[in-house]
Amino acid sequence: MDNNLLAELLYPNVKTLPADIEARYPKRELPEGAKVTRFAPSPTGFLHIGNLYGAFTDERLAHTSGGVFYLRIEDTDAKRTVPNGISIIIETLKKFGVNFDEGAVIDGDNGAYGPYRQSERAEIYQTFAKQLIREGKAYPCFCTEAELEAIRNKQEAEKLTPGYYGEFAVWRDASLEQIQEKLNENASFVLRFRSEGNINNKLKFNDQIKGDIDVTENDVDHVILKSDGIPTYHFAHAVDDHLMGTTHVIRDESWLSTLPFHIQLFKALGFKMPKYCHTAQVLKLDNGNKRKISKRKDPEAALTYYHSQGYPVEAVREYLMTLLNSNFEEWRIANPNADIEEFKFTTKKMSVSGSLFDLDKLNDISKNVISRMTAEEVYEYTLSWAEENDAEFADILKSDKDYAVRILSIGRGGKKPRKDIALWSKVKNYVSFFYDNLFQRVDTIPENFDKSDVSAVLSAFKESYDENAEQNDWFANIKEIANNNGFCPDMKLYKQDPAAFKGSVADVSMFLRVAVTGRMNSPDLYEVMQILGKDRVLARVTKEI
RNA sequence: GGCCCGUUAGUCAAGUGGCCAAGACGUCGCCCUCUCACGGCGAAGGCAGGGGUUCGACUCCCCUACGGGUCACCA
Repeated sequence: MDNNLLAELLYPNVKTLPADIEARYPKRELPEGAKVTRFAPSPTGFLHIGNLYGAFTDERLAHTSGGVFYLRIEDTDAKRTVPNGISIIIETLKKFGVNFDEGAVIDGDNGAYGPYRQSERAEIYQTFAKQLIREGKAYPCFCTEAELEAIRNKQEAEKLTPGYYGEFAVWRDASLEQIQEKLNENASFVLRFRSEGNINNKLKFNDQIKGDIDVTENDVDHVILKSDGIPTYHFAHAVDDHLMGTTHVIRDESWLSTLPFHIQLFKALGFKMPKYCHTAQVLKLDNGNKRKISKRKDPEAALTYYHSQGYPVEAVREYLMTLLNSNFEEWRIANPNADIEEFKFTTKKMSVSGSLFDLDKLNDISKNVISRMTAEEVYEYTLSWAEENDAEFADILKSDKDYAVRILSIGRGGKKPRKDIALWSKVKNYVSFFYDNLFQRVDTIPENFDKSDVSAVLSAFKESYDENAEQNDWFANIKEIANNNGFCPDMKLYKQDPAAFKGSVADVSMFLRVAVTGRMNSPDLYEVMQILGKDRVLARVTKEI
């Protein structure tokens, strides 16, 4: 078989040589140890929590080593491409603090190693593919879909491993005449890699996360160029990561199964292999079983879910960091206000097994993140959430910013800040009683209290309320009201003999709290009243409850 | 089914031959306290099972079980 002739027959229009291409991609000039990583999604416009997990790893690895992090768009499958796919990806990642140094941008490229859209690299792939043909490492296959299916069915019936290999690789040893004949018929073909692997051979491979793993050689002649001349993932991966100088390939562990094939490809092409980091997957519990989180079934798989639920992006980021590097949590406790960039990220601390997504944990982290913010920041974030999701509430917030910020300042700052907001979407409920048009009585005073006692307390308060009193004096007044009405003003005393009183100052406070806020629970009542202002306080105390 | 990966409490996990097996979330209790939240203290709860190797195994080896992934002209 004259392989040079075959190569010309198959791809007559490809005139470039591998060396021409190599010349366009000089070695990167980077400091010792710098890592070059990439995020390489299909432009489906959909980002998954798992994508972000990987993107963080890429980003941290590159940026903590003085390297480069770039975006490559894997749009070799037209079916997976949606109109604004690329910009959605870029915008979403940006929102989560993931920024690229290089690569595809919304309307083009930024960087010297492009093009960064695989759909624009056909000539490059074909050049290398043609070279493989010349070297006898690739051959055309004219099987139709139906023929391949027949092979698969046969293998299934005979309980054989499915795939295009051995006796099933029907075009592997076709003669030039057979090929020529098909070509004359204008039959379409794919280009397959001629595997020399043997499944009885095992080899060791070192993964940066998984450590030493055993792999079995691949004996399947996989497709490297589809009938339209566009490469499959595998081939594009080898060519691109070589040319673009990727040093570390971070990808989901589901790629482990095709690793043997990738090893063959790099070798056949004469490329040095990058290091691989196969990351564990984010799982979810389904009927007692763990499974890969799925974008079809699980709304929480989508990054947009967290955005619309009102999680601060910082909380999602921190949560993912705790999943990525287990010691992040301890670092955060020790450095509550440090920038996340200061954390020393390492693949050595990455989990080898998949972890369940834990909403409780996310909520807790979110509360902590928000508790560290200023009232002003909380206001801004809440407002921007409301503007997208609750226009009425947004208007209320905007109507009096100072008032809103005062409300959000309650218990904020200091050593032990309140932590009662986990989601922007919950702020409305948290602050609602401060606004007359949102105010609702959600709790009432328990039946076991005498109504006349309640109204006596309320009217006594109404008559004695001094808006300008200090907190201590204000509370002294409440104690006095308690005392005058048969309620014990001192909690310790009350606990010694509850039966001797109608109740305690806690109950008296509760009457006031229910009257003023409509609830049994609220932040510090004194501060609440200060913010509400005398008129509103007295109006609510006066109202029948 | 073949191949690959994994298995420390409900969850996330530290742990690299000798520890009463960290810590965090969640749960429960107590304290603080005008309620809630915060904070403090404490409790329950774990090395999948079985064989080895070793003076000694969560740590090393083997087997079993279970879980996950993957077997496309999709990535």
